[in-house]
Amino acid sequence: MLSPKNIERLSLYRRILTELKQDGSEFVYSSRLAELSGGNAAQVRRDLMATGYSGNPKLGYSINELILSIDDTLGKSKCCSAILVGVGNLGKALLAYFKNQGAGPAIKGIVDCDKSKIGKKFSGYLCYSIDEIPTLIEETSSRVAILCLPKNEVQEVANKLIKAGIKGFMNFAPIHLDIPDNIFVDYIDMAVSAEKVAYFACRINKNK
Amino acid sequence: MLSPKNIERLSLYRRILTELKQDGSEFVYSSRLAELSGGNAAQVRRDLMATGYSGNPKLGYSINELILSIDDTLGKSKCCSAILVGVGNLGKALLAYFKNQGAGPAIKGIVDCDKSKIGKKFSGYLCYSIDEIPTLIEETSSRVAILCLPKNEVQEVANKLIKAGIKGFMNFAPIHLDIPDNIFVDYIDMAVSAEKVAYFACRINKNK
DNA sequence: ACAGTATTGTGAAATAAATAACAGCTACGA
DNA sequence: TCGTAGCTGTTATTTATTTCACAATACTGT
Repeated sequence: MLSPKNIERLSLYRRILTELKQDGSEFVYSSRLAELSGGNAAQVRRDLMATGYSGNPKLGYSINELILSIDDTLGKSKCCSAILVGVGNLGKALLAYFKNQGAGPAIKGIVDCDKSKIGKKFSGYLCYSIDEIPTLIEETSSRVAILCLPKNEVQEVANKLIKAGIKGFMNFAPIHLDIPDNIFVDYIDMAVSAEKVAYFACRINKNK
Repeated sequence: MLSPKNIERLSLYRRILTELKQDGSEFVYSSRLAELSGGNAAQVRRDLMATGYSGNPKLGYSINELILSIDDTLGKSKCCSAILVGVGNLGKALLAYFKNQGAGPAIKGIVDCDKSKIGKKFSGYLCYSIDEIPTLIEETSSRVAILCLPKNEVQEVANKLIKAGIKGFMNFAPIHLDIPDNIFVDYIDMAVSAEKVAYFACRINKNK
């Protein structure tokens, strides 16, 4: 029912709300949330509507209550653990990144194909082999996998992960995964992103 | 005229085409490109149309010529250099990532706020201070900046970068930048992305 | 040389997403 | 207590994007 974009924005709003709360605010207007999130006030109201929470026509939204309501909507993601596959440069950076990260799924285990890494610890996590995936996933009850493998290894590993119960991927490898369409994949393609930025940076774009 | 999404897909197609070429193929059909990119054949044809190149109704597209045509369309991004700001875990990982990366803007210099990093080398790049930004940008003729700073430092640094001539950002910091709208920003928010994946992974989504 | 066939290029239709517009509320000040 | 200003909730509109559908096309095999 909610689209990926709705979910993204709700997650974003919650982060902003949490900061506003820390700054001591109690209420916030949709227009302010729009400013802080880079969106439009009408869209903010629409997104928030989807959580079932109603604001006050004079005061705006209660920050506390709104956070709870978004929590409730996204809620199930909290109980959702992740494993990280591929402990190269990027994998290590992501481990550190998500370790200091409150929201979203927590990384519960790491895996690599490289035999030399198996049994070693990274950011406090013991690295397991590909063959141990089913055990690791069962023990951590993970449903999400973060893929930071070289592109020629990803498809095969993804297949194993799906067999072991993974339902969603963040895929940093620059390749499209051929998988059943009840599995969710978010492609994060930094080369493509960089090229896009360069393209628009290198035109004189008067407005927009 | 071309939207960010068009550009993304063109960049993606080019990568796929380059691989097909290495595998020895000479021609490719839109349907095959759609399969490999995770899209739809009509959309592929539409995107390719925008490059001005015409395929052959029986053979499909000449891989060589198509690559050249996409090169030409995205072309200006090649002559576009980038600087990376913030050499933390993520910054270092991205340095390594883009070093082995043919397409898109090449990283030409790095900058950090942390005094202890200035003057040190990372992946072969000497780290400069914030104050040296104008010089660095001029010397490298960079128009793109990759932002891997903590969120409380980003806005200020972004302002300085814009003053020094930067026209496009890849922003990994989880905050919306308040900047003129002739500056392009691509927000890469991994916490939000992770939460989105968790959300969809944790629902039994029959199809889609 | 020509019929057959599978693909391209592209207008039209469908779908999705963002924005605008405004009625209905609710706190607040007089 | 009542009028008012300014916000929310939500419908309507617009805009953007994707998909469909099919005529035009160019190679292949005979």
